[in-house]
Amino acid sequence: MSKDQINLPKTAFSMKANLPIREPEILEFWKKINLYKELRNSRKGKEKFVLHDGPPYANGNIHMGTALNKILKDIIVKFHQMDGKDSVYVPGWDCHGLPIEWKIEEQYKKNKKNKNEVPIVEFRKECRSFAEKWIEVHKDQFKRLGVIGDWENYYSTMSFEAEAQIVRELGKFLKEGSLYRGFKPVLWSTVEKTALADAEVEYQDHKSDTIYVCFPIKSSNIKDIEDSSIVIWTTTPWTIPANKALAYNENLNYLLIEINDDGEFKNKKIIVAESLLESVVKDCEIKNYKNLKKFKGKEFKNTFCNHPFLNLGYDYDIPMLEARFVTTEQGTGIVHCAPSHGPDDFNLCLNNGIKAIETVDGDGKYTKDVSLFEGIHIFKANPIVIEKLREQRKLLSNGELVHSYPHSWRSKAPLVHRATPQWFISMESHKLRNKALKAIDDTTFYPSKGKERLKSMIETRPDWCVSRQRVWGVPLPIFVNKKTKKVLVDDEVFENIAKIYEKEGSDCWFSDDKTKFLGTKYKAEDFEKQSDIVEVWFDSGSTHSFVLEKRKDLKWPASMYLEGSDQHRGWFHSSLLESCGTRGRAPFESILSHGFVVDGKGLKMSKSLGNVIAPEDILKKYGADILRIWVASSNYAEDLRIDFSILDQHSESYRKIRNTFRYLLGNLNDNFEEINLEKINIDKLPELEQFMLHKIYTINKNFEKNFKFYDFHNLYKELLNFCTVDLSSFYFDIRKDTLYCDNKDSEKRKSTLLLLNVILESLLKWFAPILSFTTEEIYQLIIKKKKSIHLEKFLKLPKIFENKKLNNKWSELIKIRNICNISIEEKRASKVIGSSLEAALTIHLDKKSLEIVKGVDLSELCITSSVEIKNNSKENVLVETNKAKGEKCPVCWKINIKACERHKN
RNA sequence: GGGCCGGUAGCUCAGUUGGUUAGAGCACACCCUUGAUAAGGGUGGGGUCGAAAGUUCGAGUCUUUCUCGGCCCA
Repeated sequence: MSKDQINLPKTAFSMKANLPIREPEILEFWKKINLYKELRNSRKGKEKFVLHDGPPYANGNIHMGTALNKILKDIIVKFHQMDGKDSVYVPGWDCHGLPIEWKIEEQYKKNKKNKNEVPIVEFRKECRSFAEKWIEVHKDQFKRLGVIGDWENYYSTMSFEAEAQIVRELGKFLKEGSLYRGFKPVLWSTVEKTALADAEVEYQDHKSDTIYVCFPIKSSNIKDIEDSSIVIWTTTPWTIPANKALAYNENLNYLLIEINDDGEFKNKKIIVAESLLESVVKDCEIKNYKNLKKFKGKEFKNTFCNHPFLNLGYDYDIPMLEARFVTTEQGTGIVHCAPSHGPDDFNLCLNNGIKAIETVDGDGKYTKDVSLFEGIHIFKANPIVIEKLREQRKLLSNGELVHSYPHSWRSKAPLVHRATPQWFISMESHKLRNKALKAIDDTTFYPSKGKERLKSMIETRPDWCVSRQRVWGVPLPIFVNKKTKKVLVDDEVFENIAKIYEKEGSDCWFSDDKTKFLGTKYKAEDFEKQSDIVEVWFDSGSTHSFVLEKRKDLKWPASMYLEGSDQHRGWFHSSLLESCGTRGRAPFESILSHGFVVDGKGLKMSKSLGNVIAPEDILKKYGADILRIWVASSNYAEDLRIDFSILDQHSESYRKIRNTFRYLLGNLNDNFEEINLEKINIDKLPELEQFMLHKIYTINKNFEKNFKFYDFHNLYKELLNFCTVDLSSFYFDIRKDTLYCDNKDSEKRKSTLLLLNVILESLLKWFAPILSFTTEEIYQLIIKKKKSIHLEKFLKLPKIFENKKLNNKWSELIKIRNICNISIEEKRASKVIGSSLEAALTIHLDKKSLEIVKGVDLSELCITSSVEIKNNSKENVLVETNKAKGEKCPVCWKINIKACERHKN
């Protein structure tokens, strides 16, 4: 009988979310209504927010890092959209480059096909279709995460427009003169026959041959050392034939010693750094020796040595050069320099007029410029070098050393430094470094520490090597005059090439005649066409030019670039340099960088540790909204931990949020009514409702502040706390009585419903950018028009909601309520009462508290059957709990001596 | 090996210019409720703030060293 008299909640919104099933249905809905197009239409002409997508590499399934990145981007894009802006998101892919080339080569190897027999154009077509395949896979995986963007009109670095624009961009550097041809040692893989990008290098332990070598002194200002030898130590014996100099540090002390051991080196005089003498003596097993002289490094000035292979035809002077990079960590304190095989060596020699030459070819074999060794592979040369040194009595000692050494990330083969002709963009010639540093200052970084990180890299980086000796990429649009060796710089030619690429792509560079590109202005036979391609960082560094600038729906510069913190050296870096070089400023207004996904213990995910979690696993088990909560609640400024126990906790929070919505919907019977907030007659509302409006206002203010600083983990936390603390355990608990047991025409009940409507709308909109699927599910339930929650705008809450005085009062009341709860709990523990409605409270209050409590129904606040207030000046609040006496009203379950006032019948 | 960043309850996070007994939510334990019910409410336990030393009347907060982890570089 009593059930008919009360208004129990009723809703179609199920308690169980079933996200893995329901989310794909919502994706279908978004597709059906063409949500992305609707989003654009809804904000036509509004201020644009453009988050320019850093292109992931179109290769392999997405991992947690990619998922984090895309979700974070999507959350931000949605926030700005709901903030009223035209928040455009165009996803893109990075397509050229070694990893894809390598995949195709692997396939060739499997099928016993020889790459060299396949025409380049055909090979490139296979690379292209490989990338196309993965773009489609990625697309579906990203969409499944709830990421909304222009998936139909994505950009890619291999599109014809992109390839054309990359040519134009390079043309700008060529024209300016900052792109130059250099001859430099670069890290080279003799297996892949290519120079490697920084990102393609990994360090692994490697066993090297070590040698102590004597360089006889030819002439010196220090007369005492003229009949002695400089000793060097190296882990790359094969570079000895390329030696051109020796380096010392002028601040070190050096010793001249005489070996007294019997044997071939008896009475030989050698020179090493003082602080390294002990280790040299030990390594070379020198038992007896005599110190002859000690002197400062700076005295080495103008000393020349002979090459250890002097008698084998290496008849040239080896100067001793001062260098800061010489340290006493290892070796002898004097460093052997082969300008073709080390960046330090190269720079030092260059500054002293010694040029690098091509000593080793692409396969790793010595060239004709290295006598005695021509045609020998450098990885087979060590024993020969060692043998010849021994023959020449220049080998003091040799051994082996396991140390960290650069390897190719693909083939795992050890790399070498090899001087090759390369194309560089100068950091200095046109003040690129200065421009970039200035641009960093003009950029906002989230978190702010990113600024210093990028800055310190730009400050110290060398010139940018933009050429690669590969085929899957944009060909360098460079012609060199055969006679003058000058680079052809002509806008007409660049534009001609670009136009051709726009029509048919860049494959033709490798197949078609030079005339096609040069036009009629030049004689094709006068020029040599370069066969290098542009390194991929230049591709992706140019996306701003062929995406942001070219598309009418976007803007340049972008509002934001958002990537993992490793991209300070990657995309942030290359985009900054490219744009500063061509346009004088950064292509972004702000940079947001996030940390890396690590496991629950903070360790990085790796197959060997077995702690890898794939996004797919999470989607199957929890759903995208749980993953999105994980993103929103984690502090992206640091590394982000994830494991199944962490996700379990977030899905508990999700249930709390879901049930908060369910309570709202249930009591509204799924009949949401949009309230005109400006027209609420606040004074007519009960104080509790006024207090809740104040709460909503405050939460919203913090929400706006947190959004402004992209501080999502605090934003989410406050929303979650609002659901649990303010709503579930406070407001909802108290108002159940009114909602269930009041008459439908009761003013108090109507006020409560008004609040429920306001709360529902607020929560829906606050959560929409994060819980994209769940908020849509609710929105579809309560809004009959077939529109999406994501087309909505955030609420503007009227200032009159704010009531600090009332807030102070109710904060005090909540304190009293908490004290009452402790008292009630005591009686519950001793089994005097069960539910709080069985309690009758007597609350003793001092004068100040009495004032606060005036006019407030404390039994309603504490959800008890009665409260008696007594004046007690000793303690400010003292609560006594007794079992309530009387009859339990069958409707509202309150216990009263008299009949229930509300439910007399 | 070098540079940068970080380590606060089991988990996710707060913690203002150094100032009482370091907070919140979740999780956990116990209890209540059975009209939000594979829900809801109440109470409670839990931290030498990565370690050590130093500066200070006073350090989670400042300094140094160490340690663990991450990114970048060699």
